[in-house]
Amino acid sequence: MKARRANSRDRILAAAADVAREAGPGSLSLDAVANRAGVSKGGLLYNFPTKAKLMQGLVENYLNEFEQDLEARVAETGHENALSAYIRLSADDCEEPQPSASWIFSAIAEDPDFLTPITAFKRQLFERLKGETDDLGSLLVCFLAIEGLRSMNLFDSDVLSQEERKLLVSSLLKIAG
Amino acid sequence: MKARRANSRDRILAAAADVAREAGPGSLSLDAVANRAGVSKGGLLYNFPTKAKLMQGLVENYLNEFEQDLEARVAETGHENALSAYIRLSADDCEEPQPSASWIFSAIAEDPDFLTPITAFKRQLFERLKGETDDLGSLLVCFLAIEGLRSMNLFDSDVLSQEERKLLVSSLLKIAG
DNA sequence: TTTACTGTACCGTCTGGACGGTCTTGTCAA
DNA sequence: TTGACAAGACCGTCCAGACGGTACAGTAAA
Repeated sequence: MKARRANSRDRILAAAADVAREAGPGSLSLDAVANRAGVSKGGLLYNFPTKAKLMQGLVENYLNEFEQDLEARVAETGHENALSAYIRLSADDCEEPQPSASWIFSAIAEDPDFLTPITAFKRQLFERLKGETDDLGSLLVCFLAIEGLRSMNLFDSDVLSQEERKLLVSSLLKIAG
Repeated sequence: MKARRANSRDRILAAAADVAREAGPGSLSLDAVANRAGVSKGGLLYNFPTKAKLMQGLVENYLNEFEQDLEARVAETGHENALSAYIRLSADDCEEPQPSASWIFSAIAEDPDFLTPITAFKRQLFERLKGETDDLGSLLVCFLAIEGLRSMNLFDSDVLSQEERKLLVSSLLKIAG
């Protein structure tokens, strides 16, 4: 049926993220992903000729979604500055129970260079925020604190309680102005 | 009682960190570590019976060194608060050219639970800092920003320039008081 | 003798990837 | 409307190699 074949690609990407989250980043094998996606290994290799291409797909997908989410936030709170939108978006992301991006570790293990586009994206975001403020020090503090929050979420480390996270976010929003 | 040749254990640990940094966290195999340490595979397995034990050794070693460094900082700038010492220590750590801890990714791939002691350590550190201030909001901002700085260093992502890092640190020290 | 290794040989498992085959869909001339 | 046929999407099997780990005999210092 057409329904099954509709978009294997997206299902595979989602399956890969699921496997990495549930079985651990070290268990992200092509077989596991194919099984999870309800696709044969051949079908998986058809969509992503190598494991590296699959990782690349995950990175690109991640960055695209992030950009869309951020743009949506900025649009919906138009009068605010982009930094506040970024803070709120990150806070909401980190409120979700699942880390959702632990496939990044698999990608790094495959090849550390997969981080390059992510780094570039962050630099770009930082430059953009820089253009919106004249207080670089405060921006740096906020930007890095958000980075810290995201990294804790990525590592799934519950160092902070929910109240502490809320206090952090409100403090950051105050600094961001 | 220690080895006839100076401390194989430490050499193995250092070799593992080197391999992870230079060949990538995905290439951290027992053979590679043994070669790098100038030790046979048998010798490696003698010191660390399984790969998991090796990872555990890396984590423990890392945490011990971190604690020692932090204590030294606190002692040497006794009148300051511990948060400032932590900020300065982290700033210096991140000034070094090499990420130095990318073996963490290998450990996560092996088993995500290796993060547990690190998380616990950080929580402990956070609690300690909490006891030294009455402004929890500012502490959270500083603590998380440092976390962000450390994560960027870990990911070897050069999002910030050196001047930006310096400005960040001075801003944090101002907030920390 | 004991401790702390070295060195070699080996095993079972898993992995990414290549391959050839199969089913489905779209196109288009008759 | 039909039949032929090409292209696309996917399946199942197989394999070389790498990996973690074991076993064991040997060795050199304390």
